[in-house]
Amino acid sequence: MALMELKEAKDKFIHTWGTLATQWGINRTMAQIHALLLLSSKSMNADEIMADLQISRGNVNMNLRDLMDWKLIYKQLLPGERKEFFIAEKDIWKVAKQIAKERRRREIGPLIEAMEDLKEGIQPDTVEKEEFLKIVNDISKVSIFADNTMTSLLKSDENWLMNNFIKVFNK
Amino acid sequence: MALMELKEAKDKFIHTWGTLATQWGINRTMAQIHALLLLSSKSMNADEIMADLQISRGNVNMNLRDLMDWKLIYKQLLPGERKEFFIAEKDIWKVAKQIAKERRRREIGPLIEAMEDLKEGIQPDTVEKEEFLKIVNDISKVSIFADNTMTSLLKSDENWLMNNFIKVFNK
DNA sequence: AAAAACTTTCAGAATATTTTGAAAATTCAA
DNA sequence: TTGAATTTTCAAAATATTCTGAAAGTTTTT
Repeated sequence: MALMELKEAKDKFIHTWGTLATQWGINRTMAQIHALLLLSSKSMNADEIMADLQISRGNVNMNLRDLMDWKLIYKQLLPGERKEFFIAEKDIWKVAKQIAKERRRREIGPLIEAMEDLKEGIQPDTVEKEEFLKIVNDISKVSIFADNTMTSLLKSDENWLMNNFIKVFNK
Repeated sequence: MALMELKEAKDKFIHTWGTLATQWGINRTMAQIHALLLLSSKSMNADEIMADLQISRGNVNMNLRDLMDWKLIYKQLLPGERKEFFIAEKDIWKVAKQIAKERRRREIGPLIEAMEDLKEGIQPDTVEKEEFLKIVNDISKVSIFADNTMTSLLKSDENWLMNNFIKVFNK
């Protein structure tokens, strides 16, 4: 890519972030608002975001709330201001942890629950049922493994893998 | 959940797999066909799948091809049969590895590329540009870390984490 | 207490994704 | 070859998701 001006690069960042997010099952506007706030040194209010991204007030409001649920942005009440301002978590490592945590909760949790439900509902009293339960059990094990792996990766900064990473990251 | 008959449990499995898949950004029908084949001891052809899930031929065809791209199912040519039959990979650990691999490729790869592009386009000749590049660089580092972590988890069965798991899994 | 400033909600509109099914393309047996 | 069997394609229809904007709700100021 050729040299760009900052404004152009920021727009490209916001646009790219939005496009990639849809690939991850995340709403495009939510990702764009997040990108905008990530790049903004000051906190922003709803009107500023509306103007910047050219989207409606309702859309901004709902996605700001979702971003707060994900703990990727925080509300900031400025003295002397009626409006609510929002600021993004700038520590990218925290952002990544937060996203991974949320996705683990949304994607792996329900899978584990569903397999448990199925296990409980079936008695292994025929060969066919045993075969079915084998699959359910295997999925159950893999998903619990994935869940544990995520948790141990995220939980402890003493983790060897993470330390290894942090060394590189803090250079 | 109360006790269920096998048919009921299989239907629930297929339905659940489809619903969860949409949460993971995977097409519902693709997931249901996958679930159906996972639970089937015999390989199935397009007509059988159409009848079973009550979906159109075009839909079955396109999702079978996607599932083959993901390497979650294989085409099986039976002697004396004109029709193509499909069978799912039954080793759930392989299935999980395959899914993780594909998602890594789709979700992390483009992110790394996009950040590299942005880095190249901007010269750090002002404070604002330096701040921008800091964020891009941090995201770049985190995504490369995630990519490496995935790769090392998946690549080697000599990996301590995986061995640890396999011991439990093979019990 | 009333009004102004601001936030939230949500029904309908707009957009995006998935599905259908018939036509076109391909494969294979005779 | 021909034609029957099967697979693939793709435009249009159906469905699902996201967005808008005005009305309703809330908070703060006067």
